[in-house]
Amino acid sequence: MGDIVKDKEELLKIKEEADFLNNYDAQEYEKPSVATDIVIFRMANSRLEVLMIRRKNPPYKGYLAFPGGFVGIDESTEEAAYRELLEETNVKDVYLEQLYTFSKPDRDPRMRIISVAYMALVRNIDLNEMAGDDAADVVWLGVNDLLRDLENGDIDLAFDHEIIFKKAIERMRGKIDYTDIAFQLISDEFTISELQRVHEEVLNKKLHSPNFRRTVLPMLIETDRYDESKRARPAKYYKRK
Amino acid sequence: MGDIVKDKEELLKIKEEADFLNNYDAQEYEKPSVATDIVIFRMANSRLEVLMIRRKNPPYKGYLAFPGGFVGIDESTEEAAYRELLEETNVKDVYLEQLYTFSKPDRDPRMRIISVAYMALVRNIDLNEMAGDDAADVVWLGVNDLLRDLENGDIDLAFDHEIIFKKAIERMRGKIDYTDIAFQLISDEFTISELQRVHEEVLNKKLHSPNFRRTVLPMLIETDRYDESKRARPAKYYKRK
DNA sequence: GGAATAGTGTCTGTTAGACACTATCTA
DNA sequence: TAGATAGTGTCTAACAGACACTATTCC
Repeated sequence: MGDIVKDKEELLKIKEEADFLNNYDAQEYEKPSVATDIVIFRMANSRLEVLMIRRKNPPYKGYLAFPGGFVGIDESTEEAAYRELLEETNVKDVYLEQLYTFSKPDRDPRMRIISVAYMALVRNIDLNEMAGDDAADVVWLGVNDLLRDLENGDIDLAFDHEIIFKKAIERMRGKIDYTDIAFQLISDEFTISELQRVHEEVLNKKLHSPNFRRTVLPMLIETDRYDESKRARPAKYYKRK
Repeated sequence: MGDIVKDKEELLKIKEEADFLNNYDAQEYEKPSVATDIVIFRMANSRLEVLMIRRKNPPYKGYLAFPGGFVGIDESTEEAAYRELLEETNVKDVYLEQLYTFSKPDRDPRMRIISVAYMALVRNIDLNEMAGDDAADVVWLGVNDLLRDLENGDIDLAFDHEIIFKKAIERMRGKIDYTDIAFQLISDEFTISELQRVHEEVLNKKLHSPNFRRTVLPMLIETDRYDESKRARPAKYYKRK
């Protein structure tokens, strides 16, 4: 750790190389392509789900991959991700967050592609059947099922998408306690149990409801509506403060 | 929030555009250039400092910028950042962390450049005069001085580098309490006051030393060495556990 | 001794986890 | 009535901030 480069020859070589790259006219040299991949989450079927696409062509034909596409010359990566999201889910105004940029030269066997990965959180209620009905290859997977299958080696994802997925999960788990991302996955009005389900799915563990209630209550406002599913005592609906 | 696209015409147009971008042969179309910018921190002169370069050429001639360079066609962005770091500081085996990718089409007035920003933490003891002595345009700025000047509008950085800097600060502040980044800025053996200075500089606030001591002590091992600066009671040197 | 920095011990208010209990609905 | 989910109250252990105090050095 912290070794100083002592070999002057080596250093000079490095410097020359660097100066060359810094001063060249970038237009003249070969460039990597830039794409985005997007990890889209929703809450549905009382679990956290992620959208994936079964690939119809090589490479990784038949494997699952996150939706993605190239970044146009006049758009930001955010715009490209947003475009992709609109195409797959048909939903606007969703939570979109940059995750990480993946750049290993051999990550795509076809050519050099640098991918800027994003994560999106959509409300299931905003999704309709239009999205994906021309694409039988679109799948919503249970996040914790997928995590288990990856852990057991029962499934492989295309490209480096397993690493992208792990980054997304890590980000979700890291932020759910002290940001408002949980609210991005449910309706404007919700019961505390619904909110708790989101946390439980993200963290993949059961929470004690009295304690959960106590910690989230300061961020909520009561409504005068009650749940009407008629299964047991009706839960009150709340809104974000 | 959460509006569903109702205009079918609009949707079709979006789909066509997306399919086009997804299916084209990327090699045939114009691509953005990809570069890295790197925010290098050190502890020196009992403050946290950041390395910047005074630009000798337009655009932003005379402005301060972070060192950076293009990503080669056969290297990852990490490798490019590492190369840049080696060129500027002459130090190997440092802490290097990806920050964020900046991609607004007009962020560089010359051409379309997407920048993958990195943050590096180096030990001042590993730096020698060789780095930068052919470059009078290399400056080590006090981080909190720079933050103040930016806040007051007394200084402008080149390109979008103010945003890059803010990202780096945010990351440092967010991680210093629960990761080991503070140790990356000081020697293997250090006094608790030294460690405390790092925290104080990153957070830009004074900490109470008895409480600080208590919280870091479980992560440390005593050595049998003492500080010899002869200013007051000698402090014990510690190592990371 | 006084100034300066290192280091110890203690009090207090906040918070998270565990858990016992009550409330209100369906069937 | 039992079963299920909603919701309340309380105990405790861990922890962070504040602070009073002691220890060791230089001048």
